[in-house]
Amino acid sequence: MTQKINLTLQRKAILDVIQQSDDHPSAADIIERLRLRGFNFAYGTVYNSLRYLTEVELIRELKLNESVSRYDARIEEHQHIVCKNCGKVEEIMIELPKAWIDEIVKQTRYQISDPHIVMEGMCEACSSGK
Amino acid sequence: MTQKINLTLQRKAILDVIQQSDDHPSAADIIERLRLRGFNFAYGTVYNSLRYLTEVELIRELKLNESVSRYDARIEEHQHIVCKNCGKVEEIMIELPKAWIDEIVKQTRYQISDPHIVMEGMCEACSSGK
DNA sequence: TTTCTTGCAAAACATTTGCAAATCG
DNA sequence: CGATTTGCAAATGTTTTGCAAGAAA
Repeated sequence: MTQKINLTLQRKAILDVIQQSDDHPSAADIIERLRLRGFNFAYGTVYNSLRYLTEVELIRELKLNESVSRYDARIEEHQHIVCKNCGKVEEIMIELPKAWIDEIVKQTRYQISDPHIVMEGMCEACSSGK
Repeated sequence: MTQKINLTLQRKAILDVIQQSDDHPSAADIIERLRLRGFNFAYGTVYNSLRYLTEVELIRELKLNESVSRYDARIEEHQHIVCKNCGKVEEIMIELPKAWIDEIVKQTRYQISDPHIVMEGMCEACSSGK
């Protein structure tokens, strides 16, 4: 079921910002970066667009143990690790052990198509500092 | 550094509710269950207590890709899988592959003391239904 | 015209905070 | 007494929603 993707001016501008960010911007970050580029979209529009872009899978919504959602245009499979202390996020590009996933599927009976994992740890700076 | 744990009436009642729940109640769930037991604590108190109990590690705060925090009194290491569709949460009691964790530590330089993973999938009911 | 999208403001929701009163040691 | 905790209400911050106007098909 291939769907037609309707990229309005607003959606395209928002997608551009996310694709050109190498951190994981929140909605507020995105709005700020849009302003720098001369766009002043309504909050509602930005949130609507983010939901749309997530639905058509051009971006991924990350809930990284914070109160805000962050957005990521990297759609290849990868995971994230968040620092418990300062919140810094790193990408984990290491492939998940297939045997482990299989075991989870067998035990929980959940289907896992695109494994999406958020891991917690303590980043180098924070763990050396204390 | 062992700390003295100060369990006031309110904190104890809240801890009891969480320990006696086998789902993962949110703050609102907890307040509701407290009411059923005849307790009417202020919102602020419940949130303060939850933060305190988390700090002294009697409970764990779970951020399961939702807008609310959930709380879990099982402190043994275990992971969670959330259904993308209906939000149902299951525990994963399968041990994490040590080699994988080691690889992550090596690559990201994050210290991982108590791995805490949130996985996404589609539960049996939701995946058979569509 | 019919449908989808935007802009704006208000609403909703979870959580935090300030402060005075109560409790504990 | 001094420190901590509670209760309450107000504030905060993020996201959603209702609705009218605008754009696209």
